[in-house]
Amino acid sequence: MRRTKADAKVTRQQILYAAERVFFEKGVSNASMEEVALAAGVTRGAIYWHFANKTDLFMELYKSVPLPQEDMVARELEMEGADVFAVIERMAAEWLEVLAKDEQRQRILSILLRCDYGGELAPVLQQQQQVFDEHVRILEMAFARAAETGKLDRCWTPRALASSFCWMMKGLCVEWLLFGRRFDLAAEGRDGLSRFIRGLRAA
Amino acid sequence: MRRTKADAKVTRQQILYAAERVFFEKGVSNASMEEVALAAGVTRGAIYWHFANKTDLFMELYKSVPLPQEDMVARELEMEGADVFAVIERMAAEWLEVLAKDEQRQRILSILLRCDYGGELAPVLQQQQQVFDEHVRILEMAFARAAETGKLDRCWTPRALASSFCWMMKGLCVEWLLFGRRFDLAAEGRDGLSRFIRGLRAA
DNA sequence: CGTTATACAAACAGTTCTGTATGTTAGATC
DNA sequence: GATCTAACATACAGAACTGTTTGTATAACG
Repeated sequence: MRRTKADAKVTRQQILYAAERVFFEKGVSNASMEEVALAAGVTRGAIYWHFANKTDLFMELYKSVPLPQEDMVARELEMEGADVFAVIERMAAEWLEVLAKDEQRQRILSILLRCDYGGELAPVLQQQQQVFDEHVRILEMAFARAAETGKLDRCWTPRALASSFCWMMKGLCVEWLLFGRRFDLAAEGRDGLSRFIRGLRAA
Repeated sequence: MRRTKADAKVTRQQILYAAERVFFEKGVSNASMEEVALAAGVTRGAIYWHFANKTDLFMELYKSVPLPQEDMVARELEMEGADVFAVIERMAAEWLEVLAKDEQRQRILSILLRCDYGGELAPVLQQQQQVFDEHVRILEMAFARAAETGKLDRCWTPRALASSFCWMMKGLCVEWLLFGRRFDLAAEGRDGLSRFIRGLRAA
């Protein structure tokens, strides 16, 4: 029954994919290794060969998927010259569209939101916080640039605006992910953000 | 060892309070009845006497605590005559202050956010959705009234604004509850909301 | 081409948790 | 004040899950 190395890689991937679905459906702590194995078409032996335990499996799953980090941060440099508000609006809208289409991201983010980070999963939570703070920081810098050139409405400070913007994005995504995706994330989200940003420009 | 009826009520309350703390610390599905019993200073027998099982215990815990529903909805009628924006801002700020001070609410809401609603807990999730929708609906009506009297900035529609406002509130609370309460909810939240609402008024 | 280590499957051992059944004591009832 | 029953504690049975160990066929390698 010995498989080739390529086969093993495939098996590993199948396990990760199965874990993603099972964790999403039942929650991390409610899912058993047996269920993951069944969904992957292997036995628990295969899982324990590739991963140390459930926590390790979860961590590898977490690492194996591109999260909002890179996408958003990578575009930071882009917004040097152009209209800050337009760039941010486009970035946010793009992110929403990507999320709305990519079911894998939806599952991963749902899992990340619902799992309880007590003990061993603490570093994941910490990293999530770090990413969020980074987003706020980048947005604050961008809004500060807009404020310097007098393009930001005076009732907003860059810091408060960056926080509020991220809160709105987070609330939007949480509502959509955690509570049944009952609306069109891309369309309604883009609409709300667009109106919000329109009000930020100095009169 | 037979206790009086009053004693039994006390025991029941102790169990609920212990469940609240244990569920908050370890997550609902990760907490065992033994741990709850230990925290309550009783044995599992006492818990199974008062509650059918863990799901039932959770449901009773959920029912035993006043949630944002009543607080906010109760004030719906209040905002008939006055300045809609001021009323909403005050309501939101009050809610944030209440939440920031009431550790019990913080724990309950954290538990509610992190538990996985697969299967038996589905009705709770459904009710949460219902409450959220109700809030959106009330806000939409209020904003519609403001729009009719020409007090709402034209770039907003009542529906979009109500949704966006609730998203921001939800994102704010989720960020604070789920990710370590690293900032002053009442102060920073009030500040952000205040600035946001300031931008809603027609120029 | 023989040996070895790999990639699993299958069986096993141990723990933990749940739910229930039984025991026990003292308040409630008459 | 004898009886009954509420309000638990204790003991038990069984399921579920985890981690490990053992078995094994075969790819990899010299």
